[in-house]
Amino acid sequence: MKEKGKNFIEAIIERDIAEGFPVEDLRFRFPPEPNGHLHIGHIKAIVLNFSLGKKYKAPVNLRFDDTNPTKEDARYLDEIKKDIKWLGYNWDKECYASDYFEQLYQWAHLLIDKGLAYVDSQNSDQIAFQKGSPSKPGIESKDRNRSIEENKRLFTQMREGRFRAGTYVLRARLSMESPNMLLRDPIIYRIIYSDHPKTKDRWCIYPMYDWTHGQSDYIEGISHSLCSLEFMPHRALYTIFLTAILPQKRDIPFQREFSRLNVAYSVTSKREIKKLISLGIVDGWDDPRLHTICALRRKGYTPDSLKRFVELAGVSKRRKVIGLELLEYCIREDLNRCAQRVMAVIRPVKLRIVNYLQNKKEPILIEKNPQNPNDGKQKVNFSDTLYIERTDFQENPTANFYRLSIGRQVRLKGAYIIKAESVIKDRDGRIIEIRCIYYPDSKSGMATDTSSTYKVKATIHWLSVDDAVDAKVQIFDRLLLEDDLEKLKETDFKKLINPDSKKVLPIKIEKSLTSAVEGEQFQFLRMGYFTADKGFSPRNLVFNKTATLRDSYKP
RNA sequence: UGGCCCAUGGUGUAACUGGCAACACGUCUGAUUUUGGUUCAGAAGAGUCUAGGUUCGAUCCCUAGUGGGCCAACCA
Repeated sequence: MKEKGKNFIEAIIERDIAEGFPVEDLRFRFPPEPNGHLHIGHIKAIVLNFSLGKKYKAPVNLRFDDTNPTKEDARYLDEIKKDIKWLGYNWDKECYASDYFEQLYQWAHLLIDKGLAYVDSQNSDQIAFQKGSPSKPGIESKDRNRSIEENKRLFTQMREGRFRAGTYVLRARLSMESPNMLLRDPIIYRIIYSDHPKTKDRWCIYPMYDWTHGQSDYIEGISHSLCSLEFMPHRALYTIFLTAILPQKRDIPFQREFSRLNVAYSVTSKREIKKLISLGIVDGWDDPRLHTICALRRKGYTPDSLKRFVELAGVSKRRKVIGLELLEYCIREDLNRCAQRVMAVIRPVKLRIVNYLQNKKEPILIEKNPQNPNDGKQKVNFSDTLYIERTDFQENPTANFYRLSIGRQVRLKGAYIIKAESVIKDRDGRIIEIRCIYYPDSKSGMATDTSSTYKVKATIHWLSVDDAVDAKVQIFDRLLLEDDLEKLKETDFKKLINPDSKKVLPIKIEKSLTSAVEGEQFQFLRMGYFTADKGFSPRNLVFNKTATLRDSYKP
């Protein structure tokens, strides 16, 4: 059978293998910078690398790209590891670019020896100015032809901490005319006096990304270095540096780029997320309106649903935005399979059954999950006074509405068929109680063939008032009004925030739900999937809405 | 005015070394259903950015154009 859906990265690897690359030498890595939490875009890179690892039985390293101590923080290290583990992946080695600082430093000396690097004493503005523009060649630095001896002396002194930050940088001596701006003598070392999470104060010069990544891949024996499209222009540097420092051209890993996952109405830039947090627009990195891994987890997305999403989204080099529907589909698919059904009423209105015995409690059995009959049934008490959804009753029903209304009947899930007779309203005309009668012979599961007699078009869920417990539900909507964050200037930032992105509603839940635990997931019958929020306890009954059910009812 | 990358139904991806476009989501029917859910059956919807070229034949190869993206941080 022809293998379908193979993405272009896999195709490249297959081709390499076919051309003689030993399968056992395959090795991948996921290289996050510890400067924030992982988000949905990273999931793509994680899944891509780890599933390649799984497919070819190749190790996958976790490597922290920790070359900039001013932006990074040790606390993100654990968060990142936690998120990857939560997704269900185990890395082979836990590596740090900082482990290679000494080697990188030695290689830099080698580069100087080869006349391919020099110490520049100009400031950042001068260097930037001299770069020119894509269509205009740059100007060579006055220090470009410094002697090798002097370069080595200065570079050594940089490392020894003899200079203030910003006074010197080490630059690769490549080409000031290259159409690839990155090749116009890129800076590869800068002076930073800032404690590093791992190396503390041992270093005051730090290598730049381009001087670090390829070499790190090489040290770890990575065969295929996968990164997102924006690194494409860096590929030239990746190869140039590696060929410059290595004795022979064998075993050089290579970089391949794929398009990052852009999700509609989603903020994934760490900078923007930090801004949202500092402005108080969201509550933190795990605010369920965000698409960080911790936020998705808190909202109730499962690892399987997320992996499936990435898988369905595919891998390509096109820069496109994928809609939220697919994500929703994936979580519904997963939760439909495993979430227990419970009855909860989000917008309660009282319903009284006038011909049902007062104070009577009648146990009713309801399937925990119709997808898995083996899960068994749960017991709920039926009585004469219930809560139902306000939206399940219409005084003047529209044509396509077939739930409850005066003179009409519906089935109460798992119990009896009722007929609405009248409503009681408050002074403002708002319905406070719906009065019904029930048909004793219509009980769910009864042998009597009453279904045709009563002609019911809908089944609604309910909760006995006496058994209902007050709880809260948090309902989220898209955070952004505008799909394209880039379109708006900073000053307009607040204008693109959806003011109704979060609603907290008081709801009624079954008593049994009070013993749920944080992260436990349910289907509130007919209402959607909900997840017990972090900090959930009998004294803090808060659920997050994970996803809505599909609904073909169009009001 | 430079270089590189991309261009397929509404959306995201497929189509082996060229053989008249497939899958998923979404949409719409119908059946089943004690969730307007699930499941099942089916439908609509693109002639592959444009113009040339090569070829018996092009989504695929070539050229030019158009549109979009990336690159000029002591960020990664």
